[in-house]
Amino acid sequence: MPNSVTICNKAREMNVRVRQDAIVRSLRRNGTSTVDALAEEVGASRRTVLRDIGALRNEGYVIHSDVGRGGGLQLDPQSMQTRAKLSVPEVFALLISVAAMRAAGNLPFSELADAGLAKIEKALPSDKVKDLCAFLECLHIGQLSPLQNLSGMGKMDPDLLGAFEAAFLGRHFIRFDYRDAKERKTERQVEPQAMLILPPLWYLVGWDPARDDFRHFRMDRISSPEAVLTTSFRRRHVPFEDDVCPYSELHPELRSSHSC
Amino acid sequence: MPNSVTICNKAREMNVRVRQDAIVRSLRRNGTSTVDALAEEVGASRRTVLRDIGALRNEGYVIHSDVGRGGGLQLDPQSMQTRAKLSVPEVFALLISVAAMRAAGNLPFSELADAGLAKIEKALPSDKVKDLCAFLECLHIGQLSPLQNLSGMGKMDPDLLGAFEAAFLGRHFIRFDYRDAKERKTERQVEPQAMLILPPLWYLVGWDPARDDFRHFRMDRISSPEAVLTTSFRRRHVPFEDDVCPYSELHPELRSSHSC
DNA sequence: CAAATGGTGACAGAATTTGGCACTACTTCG
DNA sequence: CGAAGTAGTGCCAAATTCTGTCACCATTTG
Repeated sequence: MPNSVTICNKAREMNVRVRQDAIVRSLRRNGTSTVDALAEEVGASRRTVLRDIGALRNEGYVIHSDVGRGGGLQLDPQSMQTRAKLSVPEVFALLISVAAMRAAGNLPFSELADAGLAKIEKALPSDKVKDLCAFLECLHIGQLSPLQNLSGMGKMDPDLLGAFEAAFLGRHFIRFDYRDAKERKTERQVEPQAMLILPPLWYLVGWDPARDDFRHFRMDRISSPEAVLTTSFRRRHVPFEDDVCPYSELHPELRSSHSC
Repeated sequence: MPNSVTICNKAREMNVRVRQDAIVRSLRRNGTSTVDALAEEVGASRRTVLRDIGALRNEGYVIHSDVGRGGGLQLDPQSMQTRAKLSVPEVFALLISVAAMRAAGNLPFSELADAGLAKIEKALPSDKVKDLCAFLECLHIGQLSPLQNLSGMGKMDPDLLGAFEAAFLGRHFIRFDYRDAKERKTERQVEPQAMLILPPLWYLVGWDPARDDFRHFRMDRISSPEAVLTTSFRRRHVPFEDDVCPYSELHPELRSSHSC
């Protein structure tokens, strides 16, 4: 009771966070406002509002102020921010999505999207950032060929991303059922070495120990994926064609935004 | 000084937030840990750590616990979350990016990406959500034709998104320089009515008052865009082809996730 | 100059957080 | 079974932080 109820009450009543949000909303709505007007609106003292303004500025909000008669506070609309809590798989999904679209060549506003993603990355715990880098190293992008069958990509198994993450990062095998172009079904167990995007088709490049060679698997033909613990896993040099390059090379800014 | 210094000190020293982050990091690193070990590590009392654990659970972290000898706390790795502060244009860019990729048909993990976006949307101030809905209403997606020239899309003007947002939401004209297929340059001033994606090409559909008709503009041929105040703006029914449908119709879940 | 406005410093009282203690419930080990 | 180790709860006083009040400064406008 004391834990949960305290927190609930806090959220309902006049929390610091709630008050600051109210200030931001008011500034957004009215365009410009004075400290005293804000104080009355949120039901706090002038001093407290000024303290909150300072805190908001520290958090990155850009609040212009004019002193003197006719002056007031004004929130820069571009500095409006939102706090979102994302799980790690969601971040991975967003990152891969944007990467894939850049690969397909039709990504406008990519600078903004990347800026957003970089912020999300920075908010990740540092160990997860390392994982993310390792994952991006495995992501390779090929050239879009106009001659390809563009409608051929089906739906992927929703469990695939989780299995990938576990397999790539934890150096596990990945086991799955595969349905090839001739509808033959086999069960595979490979070491995942890279992810390859040849728009609009996605492939898993894996080392198949049973066949002692690399194999490409179209992701939409994979079902029931599963990460399997292994001890013998090692990174191998994947022999890509000349027109395929790693995503991290195409867009180095993602890697330079953090330490690894 | 008191404002900024107080806040800085708080961030440096043992804030509630800092302590809870430390707990999460420790659990993540050690895999499993007891309350007492955590208390010693973060320099707080056992009681406080337990309160923090409760708060973290309230925030959505999944923390398993085993009682009895050999028990302890364990953080579910899938529940790791990141707090990112995104500006509104960044959210727009991410949303449009994912929308476009779904349109192109090669979006794996779209459920996860959407879940992430929905969370971001929920964190937006409510007035911005309304704007976002209005914007998505204007976004239309066409069928990908294999016969199209797929390498034709150039780079868009980075100011375009900002001008769009202002124009769509504030019901402004949008003014820009346009370079048509025959390299003729004209200056246009239109009421933006829709955004159309025929992968990989993007178009602005505008009502041109000077010509009293709709016009399509390829976005990569627009330069120096600018929102211009107007009083006569009104929404018009854009006569799309049969194979074009609004994005909000294709993916209604984005709209049902909030109130508007 | 007077009025209006943003901004700072200091301090006492209000509110919240923290620590300590006693206690319960459960599990494992001997 | 009993002892020990563990998560979890309730309560209260102490510590800490937040808030309001007041005095004051700097700048701009009329």
